[in-house]
Amino acid sequence: MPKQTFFNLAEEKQQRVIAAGKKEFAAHPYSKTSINRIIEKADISKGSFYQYFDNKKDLYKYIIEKASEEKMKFLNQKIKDYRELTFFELLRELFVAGIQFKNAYPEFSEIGDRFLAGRNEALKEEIYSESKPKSNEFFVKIIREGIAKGELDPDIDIKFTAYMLTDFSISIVSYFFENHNPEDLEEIMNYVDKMLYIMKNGISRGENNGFS
Amino acid sequence: MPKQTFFNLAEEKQQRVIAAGKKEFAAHPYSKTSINRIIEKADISKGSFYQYFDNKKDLYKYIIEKASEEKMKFLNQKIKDYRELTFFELLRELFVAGIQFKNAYPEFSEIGDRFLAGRNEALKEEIYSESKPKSNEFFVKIIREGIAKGELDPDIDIKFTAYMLTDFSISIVSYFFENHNPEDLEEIMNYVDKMLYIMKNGISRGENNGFS
DNA sequence: TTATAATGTGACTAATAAGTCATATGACCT
DNA sequence: AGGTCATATGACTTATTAGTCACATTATAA
Repeated sequence: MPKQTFFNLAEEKQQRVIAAGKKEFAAHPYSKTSINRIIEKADISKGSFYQYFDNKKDLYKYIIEKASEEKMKFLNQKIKDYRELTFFELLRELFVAGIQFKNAYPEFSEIGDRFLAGRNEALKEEIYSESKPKSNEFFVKIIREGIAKGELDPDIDIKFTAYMLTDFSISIVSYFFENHNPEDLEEIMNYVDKMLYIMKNGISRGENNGFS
Repeated sequence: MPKQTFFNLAEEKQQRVIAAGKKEFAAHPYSKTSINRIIEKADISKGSFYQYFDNKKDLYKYIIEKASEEKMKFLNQKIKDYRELTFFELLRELFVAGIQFKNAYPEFSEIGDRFLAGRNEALKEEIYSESKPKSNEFFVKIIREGIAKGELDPDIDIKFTAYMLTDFSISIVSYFFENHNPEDLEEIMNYVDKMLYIMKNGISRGENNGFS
């Protein structure tokens, strides 16, 4: 957590520091980010930085937290009537919203992706344990409900499927941004539906295709 | 590519350098690896290092190449009668072999995972373009054959499915190593089958379950 | 106005990094 | 023995890093 000193600062100055941090953490892997560059960008002195934060990790954790909050806010906004959707409708909304979030908040999104893709397990554990959400648990919840409602195959392994979906929700967005124009909403929908088709029916040839 | 000087060295000395490099690249993200540590571990001087390699990337690329070769060799050994297997049998073999490779060559495996999970697209592109394989293309090939043989749903998007499987082949191994005992072959098979079940049939409740 | 507290500052230290270079060693050939 | 060439060396340079600290400035309160 930033020190009280930081929160006493004028809003504008806080924003300058956060903006500089966001830019830095979005541009480099964590281990290569530099406090020197951040203070230069934010136009504050080295001494000030250490009066606001314990160290680099302190700022990083704060920004990750903000990114996570922002994404939650965004998703809640996009997916209002969540209880009324079927599992696959909800999944579809989540993927689409994920792509839109990346468009709307590219820096936060990049930071989040870097964090999740990172292999510093100790750091991840530390940050996870201080904030609750874990998209994994969210998927576990909606899968349970999907099974209860009879929409999902009760034979699937819930924890594993949740892991798979978490992984996918990142992977599909990356795939899209690598291979297609992220502005094109129609194309987004097209790909999300392809992905849902596979999640729903699998890839085996069977007589199970054709029902939405 | 290492310089000729390196290949002129006694085999034992080459191995010492490679071993030190493997250890370093397995232990840290690329940007944090240190030539200083490598030469210390390998017990060679700084000057010698630069007589063997242009720079850190030169050694890194060489080691990535070796890891990739080693994995290919391993897979070819494990999966001999590849043409005679059905698509899902082959997929199963690939996942199991992937987990076994991680057990047998933990350092190479770690380096490979770090490389694939890395977000340095320029570096990846550079290394990819110099070696052909790309597991992605392999999946495209076996998916095409699976469709041709009538085993796979011809309506799936081939490129996207290949991307999905590539992603999965990494993800499932990570999941396994995070959550289970990687020595336990029975448990491995159990999880691989769960994953295949989902890939095959999807997660939707339907009348399509129950046939292997 | 004066005293106290909060905030700001950047030169400095101690590590560490990548890369260079003049010099040294030793093997092989004439 | 003398000469040539590949290999080996580590001190040195330049750049960058995280973090500290004595001091300066500004704001608040008495």
